[in-house]
Amino acid sequence: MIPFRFTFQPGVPLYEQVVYAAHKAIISGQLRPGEPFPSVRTLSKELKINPNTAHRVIQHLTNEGLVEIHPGVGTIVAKPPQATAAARADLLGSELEAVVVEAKKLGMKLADVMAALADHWERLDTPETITTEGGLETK
Amino acid sequence: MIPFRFTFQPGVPLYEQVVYAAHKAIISGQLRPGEPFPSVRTLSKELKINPNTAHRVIQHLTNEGLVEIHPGVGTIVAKPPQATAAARADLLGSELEAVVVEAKKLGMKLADVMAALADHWERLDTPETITTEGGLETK
Amino acid sequence: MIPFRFTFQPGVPLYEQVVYAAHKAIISGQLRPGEPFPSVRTLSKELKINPNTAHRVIQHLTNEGLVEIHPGVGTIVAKPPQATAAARADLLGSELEAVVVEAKKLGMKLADVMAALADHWERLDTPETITTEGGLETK
Amino acid sequence: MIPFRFTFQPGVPLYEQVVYAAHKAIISGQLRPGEPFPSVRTLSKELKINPNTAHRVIQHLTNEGLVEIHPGVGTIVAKPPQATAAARADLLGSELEAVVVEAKKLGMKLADVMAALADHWERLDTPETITTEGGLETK
DNA sequence: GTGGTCTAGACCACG
DNA sequence: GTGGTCTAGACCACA
Repeated sequence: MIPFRFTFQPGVPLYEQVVYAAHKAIISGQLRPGEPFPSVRTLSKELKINPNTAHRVIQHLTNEGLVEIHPGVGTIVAKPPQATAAARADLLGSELEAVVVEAKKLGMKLADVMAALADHWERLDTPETITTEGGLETK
Repeated sequence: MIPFRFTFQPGVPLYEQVVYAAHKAIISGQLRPGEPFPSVRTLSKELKINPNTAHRVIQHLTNEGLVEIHPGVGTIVAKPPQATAAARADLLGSELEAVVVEAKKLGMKLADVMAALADHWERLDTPETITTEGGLETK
Repeated sequence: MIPFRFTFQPGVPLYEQVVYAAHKAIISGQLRPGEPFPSVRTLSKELKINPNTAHRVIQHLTNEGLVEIHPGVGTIVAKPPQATAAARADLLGSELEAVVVEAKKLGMKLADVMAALADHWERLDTPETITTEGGLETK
Repeated sequence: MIPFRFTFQPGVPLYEQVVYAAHKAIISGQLRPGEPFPSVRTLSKELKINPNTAHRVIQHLTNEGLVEIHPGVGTIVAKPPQATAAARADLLGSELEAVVVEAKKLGMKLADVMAALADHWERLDTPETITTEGGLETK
């Protein structure tokens, strides 16, 4: 059995949703560095998606450096390289801005957002609570 | 002159970028509730975008409740409806989760993310600093 | 008509060969920054390859930053961002090493290789001489 | 002990990486013509690779003329056949072209590339500096 | 068994 | 018209 599921969300590319579910599985520790990542064919069967779509998922994860392909053997979860503090803040920038825009649109206060942030932070540390639903904006 | 600009970002639909710029203009106070919102024709000319695209922008903003169409009068910025605390946290959920996933992928600590969040929060209160770049995830 | 051709070379992925031919067309000035890049359907017809394969070519060029996609409009050649001197030497490293290994295997002297290098350098400045054949190692 | 190592590089076939490491060992003088080349069994054990993979390595090296199989005796490093000047430049052509394309993409000048080339040239003369990393393009 | 490539054809979103 | 996604199925290289 593969360590993540997802519930299809129309309007968002299928492969993106799977990529995102894999992200969550990795950062929450359900898939640890060095462990094998589900094969294209396994993903395809378990998630009932076309092998080509499953292949695309693995390609994306490879490009992001989250998994490593060992030709003829399979795919394994990579150990994340440490980014510099500056690079981190930068990469997170656009997503944080989106949160601020949305929060202000809802009339929230900074303290409210921080509380909600802390809440989500802990939720992703305890794999049992991961629902693999939300997280991808529908647009 | 319309109170927001944007610098084209390849790979992201034009209308999305304009909608996002309008969001920022509204939540930062550059466009206040009750004020007229630029017409399709104006948007099209000022931003040098296709009228179809400008039309789609206003449609999206209308659907989100950010502007209201008053037939014969024009389009005006709406007063933001106040949501309940629970509804707010829920609406913001998926975006917050995305931030947490990205931050953990980068090996950041909760305190780091909160500091960056506070930083972005203030930046969107002072319209002069708004650059209208970033904020839309390129993927 | 599209500004580059290629002669199929078995053993090397088709899309890689096209990507490489596009590279050469761009760095030699046959395709200049800001100009439209051939569309998926055009590539597909002119080069007699499947649209999916043509699509993959454009995706690769996008990831490398050589072209930019304007949704609904088309693809254009991007202006190359300047890399730092250190990054340059680094990126070129593995390919230079391969040249050295091959040259030494052939018993060549450094001066010979430099002469050949200068020769190829000029050849890629004069578009008429571009054959779009070699350049991709067959392995 | 065999005179070359390699550090696995994800995405590149194992046998290719070993073949390349052997190339470097030979052209740098760590393995000299006439000396015995490690057997399939030795390669397999020392490098912890599948015997099938080790076999493929030797096959490739044989096809390239870098080693010779003497039945009953074993495999030895061959004397490199001397090619004509014209043939050399031709054989090296595609790899040189790749270097030029990459360098121009990076906005480098011919002098820069030549300096970097000379640097790599010397590095492969002094076996101590050989790291067996890089050199195989990952793509 | 693993992933990688290529073809074929359908449907959708964008401007 | 543009590119993007998804399915379907064939064939190949690697270990």
